[in-house]
Parts: sequence; structure tokens; C-alpha cells
Amino acid sequence: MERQILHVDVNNAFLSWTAISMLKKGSNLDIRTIPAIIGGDESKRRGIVLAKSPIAKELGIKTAEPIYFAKQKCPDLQIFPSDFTIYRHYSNLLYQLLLEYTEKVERFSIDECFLDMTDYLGNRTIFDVAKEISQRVKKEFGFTVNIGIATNKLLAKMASDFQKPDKIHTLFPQEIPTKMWVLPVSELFMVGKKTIPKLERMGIRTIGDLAKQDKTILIHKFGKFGKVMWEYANGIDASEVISQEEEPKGIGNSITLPKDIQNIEELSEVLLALAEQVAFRLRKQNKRAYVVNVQLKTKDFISYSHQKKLEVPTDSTKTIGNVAKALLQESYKGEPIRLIGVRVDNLCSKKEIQLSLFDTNKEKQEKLDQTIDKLKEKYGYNTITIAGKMNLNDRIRFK
DNA sequence: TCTGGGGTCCTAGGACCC
DNA sequence: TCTGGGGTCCTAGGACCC
Repeated sequence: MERQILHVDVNNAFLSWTAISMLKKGSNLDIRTIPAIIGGDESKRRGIVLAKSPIAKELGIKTAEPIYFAKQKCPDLQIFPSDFTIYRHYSNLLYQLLLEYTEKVERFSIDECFLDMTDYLGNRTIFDVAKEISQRVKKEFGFTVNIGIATNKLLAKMASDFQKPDKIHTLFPQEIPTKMWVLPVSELFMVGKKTIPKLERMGIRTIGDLAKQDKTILIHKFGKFGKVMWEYANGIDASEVISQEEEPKGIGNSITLPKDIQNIEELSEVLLALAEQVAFRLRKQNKRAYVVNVQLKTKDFISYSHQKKLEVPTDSTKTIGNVAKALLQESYKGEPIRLIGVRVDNLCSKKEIQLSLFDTNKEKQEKLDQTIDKLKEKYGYNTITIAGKMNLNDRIRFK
């Protein structure tokens, strides 16, 4: 039996959500109607485009490009900062609305959901449901979505990407040649900027070219990824809509420094602050981590990382901080650093750990962490900080 | 020209074991 | 002298997504 899948994608999510939030606060300017973007802070060297208005798009401005470039394309571009508290709010509203139609809703990202409507249609058609969702979102929340209708997630996602905004598209198997194969191969999900030239050299320009390419050649050249690409090009995707929120596999915190830092003591300070946040989030999830990883990016945009697997998984601020510091000392080559980050991986849930008993020092540390966490929950994240971070807050902004 | 931050998954090579 | 093959674990790096 063919499945009935919807992909709901918020149009210009960050910009639309910022727009309606501004309107609600009494602004009489709808930034969706002017050349505008949501962007990072250029003075802090985080100046990239996160979302763009339709007019900005017409002027050739692209998501993730430097704001510097965007301004050259449009000198009177209006730039607004991002606010994830607002985005989470609207994302949740949308999610709750979608749950009224089926319990099988997958939150694919902050602004995209998949719905498996197969067993939830009753006497309605999938088109009725898509239309109703589209109209209700617009009327009840004030933003628009694109909806893709198909028999699997990949096709539904490709469909929602067709013409925007505020559109419903289908991509049924018989429509693949006329609607999908004609598109440039770069439009296919998972075909990124490194793969495009490789395919180009093989004479593959459209998704159709890729679909008709010999699968074994692709597998030989790209391994597993070749198989996936070929299947996607042919509209094959058996993956299920995962309604259950998946457990995180790792937690990271990184920052582009407002200025390059070449001093290991200063880098250590930043690292400890980042580690503190990672440990806090880890404990909030009731998890512990086996692997601690430190990532560095030089002023020349060369990235490298160093990691260590622990004998015993940890959620302790002190342990993660100390390991991270040691990793930094082992790997830092002395160049000016643009970005520094800490992440933890190989997580396990707290329950499944056999506690090493009689470790009074560790117990003390745990109690301290718990106390701090409670204060953070109650009074805000920056209430209590590790020594040395206080003066750092002036230089860096934390989430 | 200037280039975020959060993730996931895959691969390749070396260490080590039997 | 000449010197296996397979498996697992760990690390580093790279590709992709939003």
C-alpha cells in the first residue's frame, strides 16, 4: 500500500517569524515586504545570511552567504538579528497544530515537519488535509508554509521545495520525470557543493542524468553515498516518519571569536566556559558522555580537532573542562584561532551506568553541579559561572 | 571582498587482539 | 629468512543538512 506523506516547510521561517513578532509588538513595518534579511552580527564576525525576504531573494541574495556580499547586491538591505526564543515558539505552535491531523509527525528541523497521513485520512483526501493545514497556519499564526504531497519523505521534501511561497505541490511517482528529473542535480537532497563538480565531470547535470546513470558505477565511485544518491534521484526512499523525538547523539558548543586569539591561556578560558554549557546541557538531558572533543579553526579557516575517550562516562563540568583543556594543550599549534568549540559524543543515559562507588570526591563534585544547575534553572543560565568567566562575558555572548 | 552554530553519518588508517 | 587475515576500537577528517 502506498503511503501518504506530507512535508510542511515554513516559508522564510526566521524572517517570517521575526516579521509577525515585530507586528505583534506594534511595529507597522512588515519586513517580509521589503529587502530584508535575518543575519548574524558582522562586528562579531558572525555576519552571514540566515533568512531572506522574497525581494532580497530576487536580488540574488542567498542563505548562508556573507552579509558583506548581500549588501553589495542590495545597498539598502535591512538586517535584523535572530532570536531563537521566538523561533522555538512558532515552531511549537506549528507542531501542535500538525499533531491534530496525525500522531505521526516528525520534527525534521525547527521549520520543517513530515506527516505520515496514511492511516489518518478518514474520508478526506490528502489534498483536503494539505489545504486545511495551509489555510489554518496562515489564518491562526500569520505565516505561510509550503506543503509537499508524495508517497515517501524524499519526494515530499522535494515537492515542498518547488515554487514558493504559500504553495502545495505533489510529486507522485509518475510525475518524477516531468517534475524532478528536469531539475539540476544540485537541487537533489544530499547533493552538496563538493559532489556537484564530481557529477558534472561524469556528464551528470540533471537529476534525470543521475537517475539514469549506472548504479554500480556510482557505488564504485562514491560508496554508500552513491547508492543513496541514485535511489533519491529515482525517488526511492523507504525511511519512516519518526514521530518520537530522537535522543541526541552528541552535544556541542562552539563560538567564532570576535577577534582571533593566539594565547593558549585565553583560549583555555573560553574553552572552560564552553565546556560548562555543554556539561549543563548534558545533565539537563540526564546523560553522560564517553568522548570529549575540542575543535579549532584558524584565521585561515583550517579546522582541526582532537578527542579523547574516557574510561568512565561523565557529566561533570570539571571533568569535561579539564579534559578539554588537556586536549587543547596537546593539539594547539600556536596560530591565531578564529573558532573554538567543545563537544561531547558517545552519550549514554545516566541510568545505565554502573557508578564507581566510594568516590567521595566525585560525589561532592556531583552535588556541586546539581546545586549550580538548580540555580541556573531558577535564575537564568548566567547566574553562576566558573571562576574566570566573569570578565569573559563582556567579550562573548552565550546562549 | 568574507565566510554561524547546531547537528548526523561515513570513511580511512592505525593499534591491538586472536 | 619472510612474515596471514579478520575483527574491533579509536581517532581525525570530511560531506551533508537546516
